[in-house]
Amino acid sequence: MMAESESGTVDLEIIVQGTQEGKKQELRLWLRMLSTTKLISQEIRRRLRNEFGATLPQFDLMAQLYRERDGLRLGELSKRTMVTNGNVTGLVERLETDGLVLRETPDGDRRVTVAKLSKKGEELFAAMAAAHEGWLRDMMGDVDPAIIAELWRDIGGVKSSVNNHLSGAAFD
Amino acid sequence: MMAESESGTVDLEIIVQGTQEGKKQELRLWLRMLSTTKLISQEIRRRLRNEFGATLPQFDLMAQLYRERDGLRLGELSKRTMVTNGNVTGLVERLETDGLVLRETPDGDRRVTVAKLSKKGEELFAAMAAAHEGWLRDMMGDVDPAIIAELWRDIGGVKSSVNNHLSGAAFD
DNA sequence: CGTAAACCTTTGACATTTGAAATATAGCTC
DNA sequence: GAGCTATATTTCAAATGTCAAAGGTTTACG
Repeated sequence: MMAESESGTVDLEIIVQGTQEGKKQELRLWLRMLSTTKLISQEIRRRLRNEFGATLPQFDLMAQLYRERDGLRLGELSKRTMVTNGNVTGLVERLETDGLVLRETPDGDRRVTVAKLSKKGEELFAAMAAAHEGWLRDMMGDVDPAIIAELWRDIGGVKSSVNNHLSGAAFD
Repeated sequence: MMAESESGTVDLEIIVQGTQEGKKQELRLWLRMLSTTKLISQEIRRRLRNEFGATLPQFDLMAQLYRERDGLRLGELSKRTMVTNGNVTGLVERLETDGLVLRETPDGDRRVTVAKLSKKGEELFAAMAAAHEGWLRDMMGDVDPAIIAELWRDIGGVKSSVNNHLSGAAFD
């Protein structure tokens, strides 16, 4: 065990704990990922609310629609936001009430509902997105860019591993 | 049967990014952290429900109480689980109804409510915790232990940075 | 002592979330 | 076309989540 790391330097604390409770490394990492993600989410939620009167799920949903100006079917929205179908229904409903999103049913298939941003929705999202990006740069301001890139790669590895070990049906 | 109502396991970032060089590293990292965390959370939630009939928030709350056998005040529980006070009230209420948690008010300060695990709660949590740890080891099974340790450290750095740039107030 | 400030929890309104069942439509097969 | 199956969305109940305001309880101070 204890494979060689490319960076070569391993923290003493890690080695010590590795001998006694190395099997809890994954749990420890998970707890830290979870708390960090919660922390950032809450900060973003707070700022979205204070500065734009929007919620985080609404922002996430609008982000997808902003990238697909022709709109998206609700099922597709559900997959991209990792939110259940039933949830998407309600989110789009409220966004439509606020005049940010439009719904329409294409002629070809009447089962389908396509959601797209309204003019007002596009304008609001553009402003939110710019601010959002700035908040993240600010929050991660103390982290070395090289570390950020490294984290991005390595978390990608974690994600792949998880995808390969799902109990439910896995894609891709 | 097998009603299909899942949100499906589809990638969220491939859609959202376009290999910007340099400028949006933080945003890119954030999106990957978020989608990975969501993925793992959903898997854990699914297994907790299938194998133990419990929810993830309940598991999180019980985890805190398991570490403090004398119990915790609701406000302290709120901080540790990163959940609002009002939410903790309801969670503890439901857990008490299920006989997993006990509530009591200390003599010294009648403003306070202390929650602690019941015998039944301790036993259930012990079983869940063991399984939970195994799930994580399994899900991260393809990741080099050195990378796991490295991620733990570097995400700690991200967390510190975020904590230093909060608009409101929060701690580690 | 009395009152204001601080503290802890609960409550209430509302949004989000899940999981399952219900609707509705489309496509296929015979 | 009748019947079956697959697809797409909605609906429903219950739980979780936020935030703000309201309730009690201490504590501090004049």
